[in-house]
Amino acid sequence: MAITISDVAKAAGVSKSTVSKVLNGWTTISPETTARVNKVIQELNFIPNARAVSFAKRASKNIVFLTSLGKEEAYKNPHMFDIMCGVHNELSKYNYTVTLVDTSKDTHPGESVEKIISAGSADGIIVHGSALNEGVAQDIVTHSFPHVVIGNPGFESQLCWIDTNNMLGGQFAAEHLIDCGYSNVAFIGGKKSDFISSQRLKGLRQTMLRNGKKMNIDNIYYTDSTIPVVMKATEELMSSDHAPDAIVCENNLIAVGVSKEMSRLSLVVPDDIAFLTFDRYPYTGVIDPVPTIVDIDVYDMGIQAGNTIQRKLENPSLLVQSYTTLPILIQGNTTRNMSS
Amino acid sequence: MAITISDVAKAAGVSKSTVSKVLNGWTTISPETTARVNKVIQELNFIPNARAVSFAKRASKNIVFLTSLGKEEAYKNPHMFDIMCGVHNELSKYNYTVTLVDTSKDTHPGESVEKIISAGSADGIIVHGSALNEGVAQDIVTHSFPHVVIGNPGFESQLCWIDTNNMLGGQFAAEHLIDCGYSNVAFIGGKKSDFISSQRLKGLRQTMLRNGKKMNIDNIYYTDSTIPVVMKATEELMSSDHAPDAIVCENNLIAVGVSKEMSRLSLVVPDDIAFLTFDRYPYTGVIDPVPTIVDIDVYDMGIQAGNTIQRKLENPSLLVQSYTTLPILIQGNTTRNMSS
DNA sequence: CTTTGTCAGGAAACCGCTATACTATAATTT
DNA sequence: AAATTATAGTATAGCGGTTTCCTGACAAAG
Repeated sequence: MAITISDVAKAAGVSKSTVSKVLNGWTTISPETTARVNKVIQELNFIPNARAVSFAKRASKNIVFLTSLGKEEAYKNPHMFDIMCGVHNELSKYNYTVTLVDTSKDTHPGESVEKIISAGSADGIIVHGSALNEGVAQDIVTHSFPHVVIGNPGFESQLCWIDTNNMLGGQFAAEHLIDCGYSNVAFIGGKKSDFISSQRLKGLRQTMLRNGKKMNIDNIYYTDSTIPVVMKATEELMSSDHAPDAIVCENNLIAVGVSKEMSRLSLVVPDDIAFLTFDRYPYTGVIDPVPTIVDIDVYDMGIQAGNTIQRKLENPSLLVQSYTTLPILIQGNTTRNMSS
Repeated sequence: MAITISDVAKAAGVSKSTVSKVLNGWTTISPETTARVNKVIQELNFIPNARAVSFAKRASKNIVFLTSLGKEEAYKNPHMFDIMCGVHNELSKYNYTVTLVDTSKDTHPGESVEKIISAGSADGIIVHGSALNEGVAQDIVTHSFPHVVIGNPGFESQLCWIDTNNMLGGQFAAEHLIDCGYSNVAFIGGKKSDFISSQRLKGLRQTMLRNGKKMNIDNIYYTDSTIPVVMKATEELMSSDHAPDAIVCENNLIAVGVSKEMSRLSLVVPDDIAFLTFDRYPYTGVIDPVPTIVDIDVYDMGIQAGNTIQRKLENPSLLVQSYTTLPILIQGNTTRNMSS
């Protein structure tokens, strides 16, 4: 049925070995023979059987992207898809294939990282932070399986991860606001316990303090990230005697609420009050005016993750270390523009 | 190194064949032997080498999800990820693995559907409409490769596709508005040439007409889907002598613009004016008031696609046909609520 | 003129599992 | 009791490449 390496060998008058060597770029085959074999390959339109190749080479040339893939995941985790695109685009450059896996106990009881590793269905794994737990970490570490975790695991482990430096993000926010002449900065966050949130606040506070602009403890708010609640909180904040001249929103949804409240209170942004937000979700473009944001290039994080694992695979003795990437401040119209 | 089927056979005192048969649920092995072999499998924690299995079985148990995966794809195509989740979740139930592929000429020059098929790296393919072109269609048809396209291809082909019935969506919109007592309905769409857009309008117009409420041709607008432009158009529309009492927005971004203009004009929704929109993008929740929408369950479309291809694979003689799924009207606060 | 070395290519084992064909024993049937 | 038919399991030939080891031809060196 399908054409095989033997057909090519026969047609080119050489052995299977020779064809294989040509296919794999061996240098022990003369240019003439190589050309002849390649010509036959072209003519017969031969494409090696991928299953046979990965079997013989004992490598799948495949990377698993482990994540949660529930219904409306795009709404719950707006960054996931962009990360995935980055991972895929980087890995496909090196001829790796990427397959999706969801090991959440409820939806996919049979799956486990252990199984993926033992079955040899992948050469490495990229784990989205939302899919990481002690079990997964355990499996990866005990098999010392090539991996990259996207997002700081948050617990002690020998895992290799990459994440954005959220504290630095907080610092960038503070520096920008100071540069723009704001001095009384408030912070509205979602959950206090959230690691990302606390890091952002930490960077913000430290930097403000270092610049002699200590944040008022009453200007640090935590709310549900729902629009009405945020609006209420914003109103409270603005009518207090310690009303800020700038608000740092820990996430986009909070920024939407703040933005709405500003127009409800008829406050002029960025003159009466400024605000900025972290992250860029699909609906950020809907906020009016366009907000200044401390953005995370999540696509690039995907690229980095892909690249890291590829390097590790190419050179197994390579010691890969966890690291953080830099957030980027993108000037919008909700903080004064210093260049103008 | 890794433990193989021979190790299991030896430990259980049977032949490799027997182990293989136990593994594959043959009924020709006695319950006792089966139990003994399974016990050994447990004890040795044996997991069959996936590469060897797919090689021997001449099947990859893998489905390719073909799509575009550029940077910020999540913004350009908010539905993609949910579709993918549906596809994955359905297929993994049947032990298929799904791998991502992007064959766009610019980013992945080497890839082609032809290659995927000939290399046998997948047993079937699910093509997202945005990744479909004549070349892809050609490859699939000439190899009569198991496939499902998500979205009507729009050109003549023997492809099997599934899509939402957008005309029916238009009909649902019309029926809802009529039920709610609106009679002068306007439509704001993005590109006139867009197939989806035109189908929605068609369903809307026909249904209005059938109910004796012919739409005014001047109330059919096409704009760029950017907020300021939509706001301008809305203002124009509302100040004309044929001002509507309800506006149907062809997409979410247009709804955002319409919504903003309504509050700018201090019009009370849904009493002075109603509007509804098609689709539900991640930022739909940000629109205030919560809009009535004609939704497409894209996750379910993914499920359907996965299920369809699985059935085809399980029973190759099965003749699968293209079909459409039903949109769902979800009542929001931008049209009068008939139940209250 | 032998010895050694290099280069191009071939033979064959092997990767780990599946599946067909076959055998040996037990259970029916005639 | 002999013949037929199930039943339970085994032997083995692949699946389609890769890779190690080997051979033969020719060139360079001694």
